[in-house]
Amino acid sequence: MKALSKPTIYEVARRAGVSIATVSRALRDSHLVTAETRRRVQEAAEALSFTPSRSARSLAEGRHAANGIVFPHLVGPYYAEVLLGYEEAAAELGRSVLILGTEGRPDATAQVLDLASRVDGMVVMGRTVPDDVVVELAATGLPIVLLARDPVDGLDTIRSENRATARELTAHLLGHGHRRLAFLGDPDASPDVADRYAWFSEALGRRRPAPVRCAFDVEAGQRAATALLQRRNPPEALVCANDEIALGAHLAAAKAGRDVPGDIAITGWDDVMAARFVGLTTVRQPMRELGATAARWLHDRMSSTDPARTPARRRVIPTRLVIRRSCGPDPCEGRQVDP
Amino acid sequence: MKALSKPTIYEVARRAGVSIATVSRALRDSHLVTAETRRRVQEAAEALSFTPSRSARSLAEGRHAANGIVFPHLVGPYYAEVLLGYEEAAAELGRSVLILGTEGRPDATAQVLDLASRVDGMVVMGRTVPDDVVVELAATGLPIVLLARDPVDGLDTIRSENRATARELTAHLLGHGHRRLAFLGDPDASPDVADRYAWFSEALGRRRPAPVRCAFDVEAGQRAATALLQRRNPPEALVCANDEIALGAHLAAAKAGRDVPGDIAITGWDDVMAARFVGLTTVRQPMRELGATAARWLHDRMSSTDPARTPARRRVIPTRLVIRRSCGPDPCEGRQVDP
DNA sequence: TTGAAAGCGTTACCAC
DNA sequence: GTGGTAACGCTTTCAA
Repeated sequence: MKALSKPTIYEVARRAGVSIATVSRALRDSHLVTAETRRRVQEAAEALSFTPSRSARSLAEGRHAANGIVFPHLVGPYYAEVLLGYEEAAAELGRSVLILGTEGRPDATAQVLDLASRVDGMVVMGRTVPDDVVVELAATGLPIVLLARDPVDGLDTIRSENRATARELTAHLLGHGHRRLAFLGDPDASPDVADRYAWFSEALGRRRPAPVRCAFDVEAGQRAATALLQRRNPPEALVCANDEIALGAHLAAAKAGRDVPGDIAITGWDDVMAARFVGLTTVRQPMRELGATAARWLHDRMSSTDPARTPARRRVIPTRLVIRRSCGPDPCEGRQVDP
Repeated sequence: MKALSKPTIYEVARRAGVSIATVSRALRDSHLVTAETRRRVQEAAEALSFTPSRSARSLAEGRHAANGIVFPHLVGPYYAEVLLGYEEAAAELGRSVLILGTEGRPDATAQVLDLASRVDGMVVMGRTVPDDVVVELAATGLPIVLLARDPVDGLDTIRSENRATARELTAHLLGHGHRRLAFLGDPDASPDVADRYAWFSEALGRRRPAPVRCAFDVEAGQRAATALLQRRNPPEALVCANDEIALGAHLAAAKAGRDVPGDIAITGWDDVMAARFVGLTTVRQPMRELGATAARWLHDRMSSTDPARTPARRRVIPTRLVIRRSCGPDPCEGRQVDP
């Protein structure tokens, strides 16, 4: 009724007729207590519905038992999926998860610093904070894992494979006879996109078109594609940096009366749910796995006796080209991959 | 180089030639310090790159400056969007966000209790933990906001409107001449779905079909729909509890050679991105807004002098029926709502 | 305006 | 095994 102020370990101790040291031990069953004593303590704790103060505990132990993750934004399925994989794996390892989105936050660095003071380690994704912030944090001794982001000396990095699939994708389009290819999306917006564009244009050889920069949502993709389609000599294929842009391009094509893939081929990246229903050729990324791996690596570093001395790991998670009907009239390589 | 153990307020104090009390004050610019003193302190703090220990601070202040949110799972766009709205609003209010997914966690209650010890307030969504856990927590004095979940005495609740749109949706289908309607999804899985089914069957009048229970993903929807379509007398319309099920139903119809909406009408709920591209009639929920509102209400409660004495608030956030082509040959009411 | 010192609620070391 | 008691690093009276 009036139990508004939480009971402390002292109340429990008094009620059980032991010292606070014993209560502490009994409750975290270090086996240094009699079964009988433990029973009494547990009973008392139960009766008072005692819960140890997390901050006192953290202060005394010098750790938080929590992980952080920093991502640009949560819009679109990509980051949500990564986050899901991360949270699941982290929880399994007994760690709480703090999240921080930096999109549109002028004080991103300050927020990341604050986050750092609340966790025992964190994952930093793509375009969120500059490298020097990461480096400074790492110098503190805070375990950090980089995700979908350019490597930094001494830090673990997990990325998804972009080169092979970008080449494969480009080759596939060229194989369909498409010659004028355009790339939609902003390579400066994320390291992944920079990669995709780089390998795409490398695969294209001499004629490297400048990227058609646009934001990563359906509307932006639609606008960009609309503009392209109005040119005198429109591209024959739109290679979009993510599925949302590609979906926007589909909309633009439909509105312009162009057939996909008859008049124009379109490809995306990520394989979000909608891609399957639109028949969009895209690249499947194991987003859950990215997140889960990050959580496990972080855990490894945090439990390692001397984190700084463990050599940095790098992992490139393989992706897969998913051919559907949007890329060409005749899916010659690979089959429809609807299921 | 060797700054592995973080500097404390004592180091800063010594370096600045003041007491720790002054450092504390200067750093949180309580105006009780000379400009000159503050400068010296800030300089020292900067030089040592001092960051106050979060746990010590929390212990001393008796608060965490953090919010929690408990959701079932993150798969599918629904919860991710809610989370996004929540995180954005919370960050704006200067609070960190801890997340906890309970899906498939046998010890959900224990985890929620742990979460509770790390935050100053939390949002509890749908089917995560039983009411008595919530009640017990609330009795502690912990501010709680319920989201997409049945109300509990004395607690703020935010839900999205289901009745009006369920009726409207059902009426619309009936208006198209459909008579045998089936409901796909499990009303026991979430309070929202329970509502949707209840109002759907109420709108149907005497002939209330039992729900066709299935999980909330594409595959489950496809299986369930496939089974229905194989009946001698298959339904004329499938009212699906969410868009993923409806998308699965689309797949099933296609595979069975049935035309949508010619042979069978299909509707969903949530208006996920794919819905728009499939032309799925559905109900749009303001998921971001749900999350943002929850964050703000929680903040209100936490900053209120006497949280317990403020009367509980209830809000039902309006939703909107989005008519597309999957529900009937002739969208008579409303127009295509593609944009 | 500043400093000394008393908490905040644990954990963990050191005696007994 | 158990109890006393230093930490842990900060905030916040209370005096000066």
